[in-house]
Amino acid sequence: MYLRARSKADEARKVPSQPLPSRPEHSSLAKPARPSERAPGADEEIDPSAGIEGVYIISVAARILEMHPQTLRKYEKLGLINPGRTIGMLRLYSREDIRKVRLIRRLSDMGLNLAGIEFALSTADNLRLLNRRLQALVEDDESREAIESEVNALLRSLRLSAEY
Amino acid sequence: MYLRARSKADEARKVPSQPLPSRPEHSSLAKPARPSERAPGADEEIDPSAGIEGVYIISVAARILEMHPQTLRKYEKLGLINPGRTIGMLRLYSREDIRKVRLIRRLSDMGLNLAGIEFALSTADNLRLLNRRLQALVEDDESREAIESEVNALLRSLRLSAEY
DNA sequence: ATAGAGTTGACACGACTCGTATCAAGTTAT
DNA sequence: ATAACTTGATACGAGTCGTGTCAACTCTAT
Repeated sequence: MYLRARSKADEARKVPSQPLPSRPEHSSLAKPARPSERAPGADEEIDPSAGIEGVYIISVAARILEMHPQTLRKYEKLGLINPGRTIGMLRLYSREDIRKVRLIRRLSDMGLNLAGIEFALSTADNLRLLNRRLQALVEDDESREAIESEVNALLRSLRLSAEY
Repeated sequence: MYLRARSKADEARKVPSQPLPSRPEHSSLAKPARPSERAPGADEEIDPSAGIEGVYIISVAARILEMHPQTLRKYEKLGLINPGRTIGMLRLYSREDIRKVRLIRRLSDMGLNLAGIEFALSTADNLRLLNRRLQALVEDDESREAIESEVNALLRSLRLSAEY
């Protein structure tokens, strides 16, 4: 289990190693959001009605994603993901975090190294922003729909849409 | 001289190693476009009036770009660039080829591996295409200019514009 | 035609990247 | 208390990529 292998490069990368919240020595004991170790059938939709999204500790997230926990920690250290934390500094992965990791893995499978993945994620964000800006620019509703459609087509062609 | 060092990954890359035109054994002797070894002051504009663009053999291109010739050959093998050829199979680098290599190097300096660079180049192409499609969609001239401006801003923010 | 400079693709090496394994120390649940 | 987990740090192996070298070939100049 846990098979993969890829690449990256620093040098000109701005803030590659982000400061990563230091763990409080002898943490203030407390349980903020008990993850309660819920490991569903490896991956399913949950309570689509309410806004109650699942939140997982790293071992569960790693099992869902079939990835090594250490890999998830590295992704965070490099700023690719930013899961929440309990007061005890345990990482908490939301469904969106999980989705983002899936996108990262898809890009990794395409051969991109982590710098390239950072670039791609930024591209996706910027394209979504572009769409919003263009929507604000154009009056005609039909044109707006067409624009949205074009941008989405581009996102799809770059394999940056859907799951994420 | 010739300092650099970066990364890549195949696996899921489609046609990473393109067939690369096989050299004709004992080539049909001929001189199609004599490059004439013109090595200007390392880099300048030439004859902007006519469409006469400079064309360089690999040693000259490498000197202009301050890169190892072998690196240029690898870029071609991986499909990142596609310089012309003499009948004798010598590579001929146009000004546009040179510009493209400069963009590749800029992306490489950002830490992207070659798969990521391929992704980025494709992104740039697709964004230019998107702009053209959107231009065709919108009637209002003012909106069209605004759209072009937005797309160009995105290209710049991704460091995919200008020089290339 | 013949010599010499420059080209071709192929291969190998070293520096770097990145997923994984392991560790001591700290946290949490039973 | 104690067992099972987490934390970050470190190390290793496999892969990437720029560079160096090679024999064979092309081109220019004599």
